[in-house]
Amino acid sequence: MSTQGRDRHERDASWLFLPQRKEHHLRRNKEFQTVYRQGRFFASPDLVLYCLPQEDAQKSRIGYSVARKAGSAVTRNRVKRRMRELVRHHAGKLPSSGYDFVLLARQAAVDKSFQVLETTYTTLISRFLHWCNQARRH
RNA sequence: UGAGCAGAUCGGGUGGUCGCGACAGGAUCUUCGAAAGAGGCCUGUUGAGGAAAGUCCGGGCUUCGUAGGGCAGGGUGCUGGGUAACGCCCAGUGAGGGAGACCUUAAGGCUAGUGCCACAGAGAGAUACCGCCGUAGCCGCUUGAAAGCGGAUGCGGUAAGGGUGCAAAGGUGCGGUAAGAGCGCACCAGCAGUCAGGUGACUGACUGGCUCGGUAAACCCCACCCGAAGCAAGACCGAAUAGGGGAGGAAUGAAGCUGCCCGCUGACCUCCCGGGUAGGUCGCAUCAGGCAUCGGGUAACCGAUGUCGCAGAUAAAUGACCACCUCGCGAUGUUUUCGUAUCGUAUGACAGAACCCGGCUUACAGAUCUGCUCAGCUG
RNA sequence: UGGGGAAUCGUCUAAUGGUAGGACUGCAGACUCUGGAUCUGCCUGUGAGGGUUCGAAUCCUUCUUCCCCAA
Repeated sequence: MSTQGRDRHERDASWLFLPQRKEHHLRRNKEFQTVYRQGRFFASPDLVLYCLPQEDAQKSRIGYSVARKAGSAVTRNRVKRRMRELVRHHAGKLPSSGYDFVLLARQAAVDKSFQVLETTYTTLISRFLHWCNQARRH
């Protein structure tokens, strides 16, 4: 990478993958449905990570989902905020382009603390990266 | 000190690191752009509730409809007031509950009409089953005869007693009578009228004839109120694809209805127009606003003055981590107990704004304040 | 977010305010060498609280749960 490019990279934050920002969120119900239907998933008792490769996408996007059965509005919001915090903390581990993700919380995730969710999330991500490498080899 | 009643307030605090939404400003570094500007960047400010909930009422606002009135349908239902309005609030009245502070109350009209009151019971707008009493003839007993006693039957009186039932035609007592009955009297309850007080619901006094079941959260009657739908309302911009309208060319017109003529439909290309989907922008937060003081009012509330500016998302912004403090809770140690030490714990209640307000209802760990009642003890 | 509707045995459904009925299922018995079919009997219910009424599945009210529509 040239010095010019690095300057540009440092100053322009739009190049970075900041998944807490709005433009990296999945917004439309249709997009969620396509990810569920055509994507691959990695599951644990607490969380499920769906992913779908998008070849022409400049930025990866991620959506969060908590079922209505999981609890009241307060608990659902809390879980969603924790998931968003997880993604922000481990932003560098996900590819910054070419994928749509959906992170779905199961009912067991309601009672879990942030640290427990963090460990399960990291294992999910490592499994996802392992799958990526396998796919690239083929 | 204990038990309780009513009302009001709060719903952890301080600080730090990283991060999110909105608004304002800055710089002109960078991306897009012809520019204006937008995004990124930097700085600052600000960011959930008492119920934000349920969606049970009422209003604003928007679109549609509408001359006016009525019917239908729905709602409310003691009186007076408050309010933008309400099924809400305040004050009062009646009824019920509590020892009391106080609480509860859909509480107009069955004397406008209709319906219903199962089972039981003789009878549930009407009654005589068992009874009680009178009377008529008959039978039996007794007797010299009459009278008397008993029995069944017919006719009549009665609503005392029995029984049924949630409820049986005012209740209790005395008189009265063949037996009874408000038939008469006293008290009580109810009804009607007159007078007095009150704006009124109603209350009090007197008089009267003595009386006429319950049910309207049954139909209904009476009084008052109500147009419908909802911010995903509505307004504006508007891609792709398909389709619509117009003009011109093709055109001295392809093809079809049809063998011919008229007539009708009308292939392909270019330009223009409007509707409208995806999507986007606005609507979108300055208010029937909060707080303080003063004045009016018993109060709800109203008026005046001053002051404050207090969320605005749209897969939906408040989170993660750390330190300390305070109250509570739990565990452990010590102690007869009071207590005290250490550790853990804000996962330590209910719960997340979605167009905006006024109420109601429901959920809620814990803490605080004010007034009042009852009981016990002490002075 | 807004609007609309429903709740009756394990399931599907009836029931003017007056004993909650029927079908299927389940259990027991009879019949049969055994099973099925058939017959007989039994079990099991008004979503929760409060009110009106002599009496509520039903009327009124407050909650709970579920479903549908608008996208």
